[in-house]
Amino acid sequence: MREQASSPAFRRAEPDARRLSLIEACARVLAKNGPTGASVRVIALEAGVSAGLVGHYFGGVDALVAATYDHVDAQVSKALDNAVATAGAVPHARLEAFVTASFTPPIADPALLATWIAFWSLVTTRKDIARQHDEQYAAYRARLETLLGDCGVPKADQRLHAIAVTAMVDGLWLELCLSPGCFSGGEAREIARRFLATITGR
Amino acid sequence: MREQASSPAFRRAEPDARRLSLIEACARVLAKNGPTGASVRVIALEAGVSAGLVGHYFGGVDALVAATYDHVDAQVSKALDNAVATAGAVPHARLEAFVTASFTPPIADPALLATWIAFWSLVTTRKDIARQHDEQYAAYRARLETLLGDCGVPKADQRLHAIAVTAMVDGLWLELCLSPGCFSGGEAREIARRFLATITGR
DNA sequence: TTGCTTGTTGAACATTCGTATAACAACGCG
DNA sequence: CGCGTTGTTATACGAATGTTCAACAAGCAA
Repeated sequence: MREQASSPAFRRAEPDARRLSLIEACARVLAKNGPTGASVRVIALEAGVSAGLVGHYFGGVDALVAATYDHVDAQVSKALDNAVATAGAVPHARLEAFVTASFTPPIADPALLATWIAFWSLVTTRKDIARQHDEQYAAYRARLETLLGDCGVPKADQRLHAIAVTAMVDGLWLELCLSPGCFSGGEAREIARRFLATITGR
Repeated sequence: MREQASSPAFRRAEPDARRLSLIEACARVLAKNGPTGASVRVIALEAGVSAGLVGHYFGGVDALVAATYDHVDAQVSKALDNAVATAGAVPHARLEAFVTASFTPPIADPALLATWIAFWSLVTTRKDIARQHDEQYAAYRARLETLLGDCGVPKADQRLHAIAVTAMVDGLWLELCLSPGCFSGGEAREIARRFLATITGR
């Protein structure tokens, strides 16, 4: 009765693949247990690896959370790009698609909010994470400014209008995720559409 | 050499007063260390009492955080009331004061955001806290609907407009606290004023 | 097959966590 | 003044935390 020679105790993975699986596990744990329950061991268990690997690839939970935020943010950006591309060539339709996509799955998802909250909770404490937040939000606003410009919004007005639209989207998205029963994604889209109309002059 | 008879090792306090001091200590610790660093011991140390008292008056950190949110939310409501009262009797001025007060101290304060984030992080996990969140946000929107009605907004439009204004205020306030360098409180007020103008028809 | 590289494990470490509980002492009351 | 109530402390406890590191083994190269 010998051990099966073809049942390795663990699999080696490419560094990037392992990193990704840990990031995805972190996102799942954050969504399920909240920031408090996202410990190194629980995340590692969720990923099916030992706890030491988190320290090996990241070096701390904070760095893993930051990487998770970065990854999820990239996914959101991709979804927004798809929405814009699907909208066609008319500038107003592209802008509207970019904005209203935030209120449709997979972006309007309480599970995503958990990652955002965990990340926000680190902004005040850690300076490098505050910088990361500034950069990623600046990138979002920059894309919005371009879309606004394509709709004829004067250069001088783009910055403040981009800030306004971003705030509106964030506020609606936040509340939509925190208490889904208060209003619907469709109502959020309607609100956003009306607001965009007042900016682009219909 | 005897001990001074007039130096008690600790003071007894009225239950409500002790509760309040723990709540305020909790808010300070949340602002300083973030949700992760807000343990029973640290909060008790900040309040100048022993750790056991937190369990005695609340029963868990979660309940203390919920109580802290409730207390801070009440303070914010009071500040908003003051702003409205100071604005006089003209409905449009009252509405504008209510909205723009969120971008002025003491409401626009990163320290407050820490309490909000800690509370949000519990909404997904705990049902009773989700209910508390729904109630307090509903109260905010209800006040807004009244102010909108006083400005001539038709009853049928009040709900959606209140949701929109709330989202705009939350988004601006959130970003203002997260990265204060991106835009100023004055710019936030300007954005809010313009948005209110489009709703109330100038 | 043999050897080497290195991703991976598992255990040990010192802290810190939340909670429960017995002993203490402040303060009002008689 | 002494007594009793009870707010408060201090301690102890088990569980869970982050981190470290030596030993192991998977998979590639020769």
